[in-house]
Amino acid sequence: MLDLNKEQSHWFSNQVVDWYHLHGRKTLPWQLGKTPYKVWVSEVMLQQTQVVTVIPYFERFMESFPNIIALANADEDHVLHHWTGLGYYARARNLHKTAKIVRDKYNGEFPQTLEEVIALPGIGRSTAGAVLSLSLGQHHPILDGNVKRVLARYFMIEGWYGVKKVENQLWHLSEQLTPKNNVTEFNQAMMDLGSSLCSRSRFDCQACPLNSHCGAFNAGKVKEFPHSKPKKVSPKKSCHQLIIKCDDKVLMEKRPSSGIWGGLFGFFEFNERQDLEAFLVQQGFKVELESLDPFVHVFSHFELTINPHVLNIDSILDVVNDRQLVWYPLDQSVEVGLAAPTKKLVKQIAPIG
DNA sequence: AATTCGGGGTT
DNA sequence: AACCCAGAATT
Repeated sequence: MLDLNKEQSHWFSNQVVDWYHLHGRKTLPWQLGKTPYKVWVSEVMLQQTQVVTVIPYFERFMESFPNIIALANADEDHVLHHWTGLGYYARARNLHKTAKIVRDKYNGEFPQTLEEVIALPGIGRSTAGAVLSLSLGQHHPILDGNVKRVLARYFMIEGWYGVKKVENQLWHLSEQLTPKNNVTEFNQAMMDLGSSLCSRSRFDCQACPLNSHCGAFNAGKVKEFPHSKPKKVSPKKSCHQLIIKCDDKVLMEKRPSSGIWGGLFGFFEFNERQDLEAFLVQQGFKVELESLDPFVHVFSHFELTINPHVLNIDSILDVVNDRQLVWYPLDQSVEVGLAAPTKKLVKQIAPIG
């Protein structure tokens, strides 16, 4: 493990904090009237998601759920509705779970020790440190993608940080560098640095307050750090989706909370077309399908080809199913969560206008 | 320790 | 088309 002396770490944190006062971000929506609730919601939305994408979601979310009690008392489907298109839907389910825990166990007050915060669903060490340091000034290190990149370059850390040993090294560095004073500014500045001057490809080392001691910069190897994830071919999968349509409504079911698109509403899904047809027969429908063009939906870890099939029926009938069903009107939004491809199909089927 | 969770933006 | 992004939970 790389141990730093006090002089080194003081210089580093002073440079970063000074830079923050000149160039750091101070007026993001979750930085105005800062509370643990706002910072927590923003941190969760920002997990694996960029700031510009999050901003409109955050503002809509705060409008509907202005405080943690309002969030705790909301329906899960209503929460997921606000997450539609944001991805990683487990984040929304965990957010809702945590709100209920805070309401019931902590009397509506967000807990203020690192251990208690980490124990909440959807909050790991970095998010817990961020919430407590950014909203309350507590002395905790963080380690998000931005901080990892800055540190990996500055110290020329070898290896991909998906590997535990590399991640532990980075945590150790972040612990040593995080100052006792001005921790809020320091942590915010590290993220701002990472997303601006020290971004993955558009870095600007000339403007960086750390360039004089940055290993990668001085070795002319900025582009090589951090080492990227070893790439592998993503597996291809396919499925068939059944869109039962009656007038201007389509039938959807709530998906199980575990697995892909957990808790969202979607069309009936089958691995094979045969399975879909067997379902129709079992339900007493004729197999008269209008098959739409297949399309590919890309995930981070596999590619899914979706084969959509429309079944037009005359009157709304009960379909045997264990799950919660909804007749979704094509011409208006319903307050449930939809996955991106589901939303796309709704738009495609809806009458133009 | 490795895998599983998405979708939008950038290059 | 490939890569990246304010990670955490699960196995």
